[in-house]
Amino acid sequence: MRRELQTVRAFNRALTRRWRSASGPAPLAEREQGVDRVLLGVGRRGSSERALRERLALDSGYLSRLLRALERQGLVRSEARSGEDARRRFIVLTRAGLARLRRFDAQDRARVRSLLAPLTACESQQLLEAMALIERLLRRSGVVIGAVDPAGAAARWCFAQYFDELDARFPGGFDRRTGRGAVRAELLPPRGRLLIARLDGAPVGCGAIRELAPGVLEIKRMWVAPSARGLGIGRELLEALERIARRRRARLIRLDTHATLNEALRLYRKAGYRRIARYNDNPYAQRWFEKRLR
Amino acid sequence: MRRELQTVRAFNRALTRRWRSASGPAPLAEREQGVDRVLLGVGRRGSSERALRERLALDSGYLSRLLRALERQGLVRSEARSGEDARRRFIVLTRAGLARLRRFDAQDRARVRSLLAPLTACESQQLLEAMALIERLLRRSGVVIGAVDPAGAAARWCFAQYFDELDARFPGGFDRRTGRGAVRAELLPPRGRLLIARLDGAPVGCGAIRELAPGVLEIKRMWVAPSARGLGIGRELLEALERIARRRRARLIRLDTHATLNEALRLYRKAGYRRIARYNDNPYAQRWFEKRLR
DNA sequence: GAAGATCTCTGACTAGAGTCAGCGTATGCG
DNA sequence: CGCATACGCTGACTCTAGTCAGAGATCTTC
Repeated sequence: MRRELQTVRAFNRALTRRWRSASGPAPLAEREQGVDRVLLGVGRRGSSERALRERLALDSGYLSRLLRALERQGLVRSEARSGEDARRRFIVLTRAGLARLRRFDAQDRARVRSLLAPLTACESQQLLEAMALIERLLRRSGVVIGAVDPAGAAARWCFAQYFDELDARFPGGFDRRTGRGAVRAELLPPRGRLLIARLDGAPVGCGAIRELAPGVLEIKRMWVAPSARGLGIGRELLEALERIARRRRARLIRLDTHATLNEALRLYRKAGYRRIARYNDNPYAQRWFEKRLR
Repeated sequence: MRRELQTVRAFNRALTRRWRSASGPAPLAEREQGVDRVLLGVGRRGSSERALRERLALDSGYLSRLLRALERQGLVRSEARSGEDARRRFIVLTRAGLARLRRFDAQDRARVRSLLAPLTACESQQLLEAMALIERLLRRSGVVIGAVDPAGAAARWCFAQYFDELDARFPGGFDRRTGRGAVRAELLPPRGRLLIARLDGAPVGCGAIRELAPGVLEIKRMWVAPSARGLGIGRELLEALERIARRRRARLIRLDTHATLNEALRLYRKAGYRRIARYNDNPYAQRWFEKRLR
C-alpha cells in the first residue's frame, strides 16, 4: 500500500503542479465551476434549463441567477418553446456565446500543445496512451454491479436500450413483445436474478439468469451501453452471474444469441462457452452456447 | 491535435469524476486549500512562518490568521526560537496535529484502496504504472533549458551542488578550488556557453561547453539534480550543447569524467561518445571521451 | 374546476478563501 | 543613535460559489 499511495500522490502532485500552477499552462479543469461551467453545459445545441440543472447538479435558484448573468453578457438566450410546457425554458447560446465556446476550445488546444511541446514525439505518444489507459481504468473502477428488481426504473431503462439495439442490429428488426412475457418472476429470486452495472450511479449494463430446468440456468439480457464498452463490464457481469449460478449448485449454463452480436459471441467464447445445437425455439436466436460449471 | 485534445479532456474528466465526485472517493487533492494545506505545509518537522508563507505562496495576514485558527484547535504551536531573530516564529505540530496528519494519511490510503479495489491485480498494476509514467512525463515537460551567466545565482547554486556531489562521490573527495579558476569568460559567449535546466522555475541541472582549440569544444559541468534524474534532462542538455557546437561548426567535442560517475558514463556512451586517451592533466579525470560532429 | 405538483425566479443569507492597508516590535546598517 | 526594513498580526473588506425559503405561473390529475 505504501508504494501505491506514493505513486498516486506523486501523480496527483505532478498534475496539480502542471495544471493548476501559475508557471505552467492553466488547467483544463478551470471551467468546472460557475458561469463557464454553465456555458459549457448548455453546449452548441442548447438545453432545457431543467436538463441543465440535473446534469450539472445545480440549485435551481443558483442556476437561474447564473443564466441571468450570462444573458446580461449576451452569451445566452432563454426562450419558451411554443407548443411545449410554458413553464420550461430552453437555453441557447447566442452568436457571442458560441464564439466564447470556440475560444475555450482554442485555449485548451494551446494548453495541450504547450504540454506536449517539450516532449519528443515518442514521449508525447506515451503520455497520451497512458492518459487514455488511466481514463479507461478510472471509469472501470467506478463500475458497481448489483442485483435489482426487473420492474424497477433502472432495469426497464436497460431493457429498453437493449431492445432498441437488437431492433437496430437484427437484419429484420426485433419485436419487443417477444421479450416481455411474464419475466419479472423469472428473473427474481428464487427463480432467477437480474444484475445491473452502474457507472457513477447511471446504469450502463445488465445481465440476468433464469432457471431452465433443475441445475440448468440460462443467461438472458446481456447488454452493455455503447458508451461503456471496452471496460470489461460484460465480462464482469458474466462472471458475477456465474458466481451466482455456482452458489446455487447449477451444473450447466446455457444461452442463446444472434450471429450479428459479435461482441457477445467473443465474450462468451472467451469465457469458455462452447457452441451447441439449438435447445429452444427463440425465433431470434441463431447461436446456442453452454458452459459446464465445476 | 483533435485526437490529443480529446484524449486529454477525457482523461481530465475521468479524473475529476472519480476524485471530485460525491459518488466516488473524495479527492486526494482536497487539502490543497485553507487550514489543512497549512497543516500539511508545516509537516512533521515544523517550519518557520516565513518559509511556510513562501512555500505556500500565502498572504502574510491570511497565513497568520490560519495559524491562529490551528492554534486555537490545539493542532499547532507557534514558538520563538531563542537565539534567533525574535520577530520570526517557528511553527510545530502538537501531538494532536501529528495525529491529524496521520489521519490524512489513513484517509488517502483508504481512497487509493477504494480506487484500486474494483480492479484486478493486473489492472491496478497498469493503472499505477501509467500514473508513474504520466508523472514522469509531466515533470519532464516542465523542464526548460536556457543559457545563463555563470556568475548568476542559479549557476552558482548548480555548481555548488555539483561540487558537493563530486566531493561525496570521489573516493578521495574533491577540492572545490580546482573548479574555480577564471571560468566566467570561458563559459560565456563567444568562447563558451552555460546552459541551465529549470523545472517549475527551479534550477535542476546544468552543462557547459568551452573552447579547447579551434574547432574543438569541451563539455564541462554536466550535472542533474538527484531529484530530477531519470527525466532525460542530461540527454537534453547534452543535445542542446551539441546543437550549439554544430552551429559553431566545431568538428570535435571532447570531455573528461570520473570512473565513479556511472550515469554520466552511460549518457556519453549512449550519445555516441567514444573513449579516447588522456588529453588533459585534470587530476580528477579518469576517463576521456570524444565525439566527431558531422 | 379545484388541488396539488412542477418549473423558474427572487431575495436573503452563509462559508470559505483570500486581499489590502496599516500597526507594533525587532533587527541591521550607516 | 536613528532610520529603513523585515516580520508577524489585526481589522475591514471582497469575491465566489453556493444554500434556503418562498412566490408566481403553469401543468396534471382527479
